[in-house]
Amino acid sequence: MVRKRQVTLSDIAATLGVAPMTVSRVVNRNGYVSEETRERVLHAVKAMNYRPNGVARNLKRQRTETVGLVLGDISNPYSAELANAVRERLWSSGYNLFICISEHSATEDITAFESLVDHNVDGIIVATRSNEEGDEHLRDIVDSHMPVVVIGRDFQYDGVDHVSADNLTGGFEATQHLIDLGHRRIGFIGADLKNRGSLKRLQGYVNVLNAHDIEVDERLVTGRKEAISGVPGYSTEKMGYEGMKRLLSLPNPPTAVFARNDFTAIGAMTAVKESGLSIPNDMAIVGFDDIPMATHTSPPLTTVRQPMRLQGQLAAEMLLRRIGDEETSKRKERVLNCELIIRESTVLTG
Amino acid sequence: MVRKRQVTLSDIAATLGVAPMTVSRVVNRNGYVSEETRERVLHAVKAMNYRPNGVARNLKRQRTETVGLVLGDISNPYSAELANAVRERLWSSGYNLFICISEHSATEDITAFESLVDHNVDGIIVATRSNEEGDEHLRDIVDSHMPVVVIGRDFQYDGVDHVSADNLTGGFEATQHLIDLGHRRIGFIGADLKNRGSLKRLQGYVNVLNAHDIEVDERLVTGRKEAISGVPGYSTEKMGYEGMKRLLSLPNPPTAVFARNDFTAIGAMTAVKESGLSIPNDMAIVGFDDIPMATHTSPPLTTVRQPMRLQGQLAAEMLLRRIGDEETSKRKERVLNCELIIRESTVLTG
DNA sequence: TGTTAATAAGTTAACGTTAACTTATTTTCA
DNA sequence: TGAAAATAAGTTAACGTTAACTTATTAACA
Repeated sequence: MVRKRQVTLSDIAATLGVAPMTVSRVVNRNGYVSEETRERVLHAVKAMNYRPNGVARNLKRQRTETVGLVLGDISNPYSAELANAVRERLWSSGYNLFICISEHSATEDITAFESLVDHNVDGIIVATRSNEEGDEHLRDIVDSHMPVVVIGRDFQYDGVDHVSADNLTGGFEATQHLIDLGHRRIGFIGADLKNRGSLKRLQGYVNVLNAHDIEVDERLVTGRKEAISGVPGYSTEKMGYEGMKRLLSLPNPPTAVFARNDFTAIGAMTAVKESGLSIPNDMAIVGFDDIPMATHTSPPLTTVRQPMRLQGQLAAEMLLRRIGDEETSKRKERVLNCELIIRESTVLTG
Repeated sequence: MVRKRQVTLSDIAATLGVAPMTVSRVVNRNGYVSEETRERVLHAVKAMNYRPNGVARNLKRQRTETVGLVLGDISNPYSAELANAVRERLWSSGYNLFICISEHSATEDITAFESLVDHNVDGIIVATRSNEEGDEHLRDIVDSHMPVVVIGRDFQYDGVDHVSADNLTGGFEATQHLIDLGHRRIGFIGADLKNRGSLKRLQGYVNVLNAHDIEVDERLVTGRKEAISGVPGYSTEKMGYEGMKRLLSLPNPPTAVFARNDFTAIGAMTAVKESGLSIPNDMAIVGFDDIPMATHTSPPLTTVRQPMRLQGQLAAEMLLRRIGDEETSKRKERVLNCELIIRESTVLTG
């Protein structure tokens, strides 16, 4: 059996001997149609299994009531939270959300942008990490009058709003907490010093050490050996594990570690436990994000909570405003506070 | 500043004094264009910031090279794994993936279907739980010649392929494992007995008890008190926590529990620990899914691993075949084996 | 009872692109 | 050298829908 052609408005119209416009009016519930005609049309719609072709409709209407969200690292629970917050906010304004994943490379980033633009979404929220090629394409997209908002992406461009957690202060507080506990040799796992520009959490770490006149020891800052092409510092549990192994093998290992995120911290914990050391006595560990798993590790993980829901909501709102406005207003930026959550991976309680 | 109209092929053509078709040929790299014209066009495309309107192109071409995936419960790590597997398989065939989330209700399910259909995706993969209204819409969509594949959704309809884990056997093995350990009073958390038809894991539990002539005690099977409208048995950590509280308050509580998924199991563990009992000595717990967190709980969680990646890959392949084929072949079904992963929430090792 | 307003349609053209066809020019080589 | 083939365009019509306009009929009411 050959796949049948899609049933169109005109097919229905032809069958009933009415104008396509009449059918359109019934389907869209606007304009005047007699009760009798309406029913004949609805009947035919059902019988012939007609469904409106959204592409054609969108082409005519010049809007789709759909927004795209580009997510990296969908496995990270906070991505899920973000996506849900965005979706809920959009939903309440009658917009749909399409999510694209771009987990590994700039190429994927770009493909995601392109396919969203291709489908004429009304706006795009980008929540992947910066990369040069991706940024370039993003600028092109913005220039072609597509409303864009970025979350936590280091991307500055006129007309593109920006939401992020205050990673700098977050990193500062995490490290300060370790110093308050008396630690002086503090490691960082998850990025190299040279990337501190793009990774604010690392910059926060550096700032604290500087503020306390502690020398930043390059050997204590460990990223992954081979960077994945195009995306700086893609992070996993394995990275944390390997990073900690490396730190522990130093002649003079740190007594505390700040990991770029909770997965990395959890990987690091595994390495510490394997080496027979105790947390937090021999090694204190701080993560970042406060994923659900952080409360279930043993010991539970001290971490910095970032307000993912709020970031999602704000981003959605900013985007909706840009979509609605005929105005192309100036770039807005919102940086949200983080909160240090102290658990037993740094201090024993009770 | 008023938002500018999108730049079109014809704008470029008009500027250069050529036919729109010539521009189209340059942009799509097909047909004959002189080197000189090509360069003039490319230059103008760049200068005027032209991007092709995918909607219009799709309308003409009658395909979008995009597939939709409807996911429930995106917070569950296995959803992420599934989505990634689907995406990778599609990517290698040149297809893009749009993900829609439908977390709470049949209405969301339906909206997701509609918006994907509206955007003329070439096919849809559905990985949400069954519900009557959603199924009805799904049938309509299938009838309108949209290729559809379902993952783990109890939906039987001609021409709709189906992939799932063998939840029945999985539930069987999980419960059998507890019986092998000597347990006779075994609870189930996450659904009510009356829903066992749609929840194969629960049916597996019932089957084992029957096979061992153990009476199925209705009080030991506990779902959530108020079901969320439209979606049977939406599951969370909280549900596991509350379920376990309820079981522990029984005059004769169970000595082991099989939870419908790992989150539920983890919630249940929290309740057990709070009441001062020990796992697995006073209470053995088995989950389902083998999410990453399962290895990090204390004690690590015994669970049933389902092959999410494989399910995603297969679903994508089945869908691609349906998209490619002009044939509308018969419904195919693949049920994949699960694997019991024994950890210390049921047996102390070493 | 005539004039205005509401109702129930139909007609036309366009959204931006491209498949299919046509025309004109240049190249190839028997 | 001339007929066929290749190249470089232009023209037309459609993909399926709907905004905007027009026409005809019916209802309302001063």
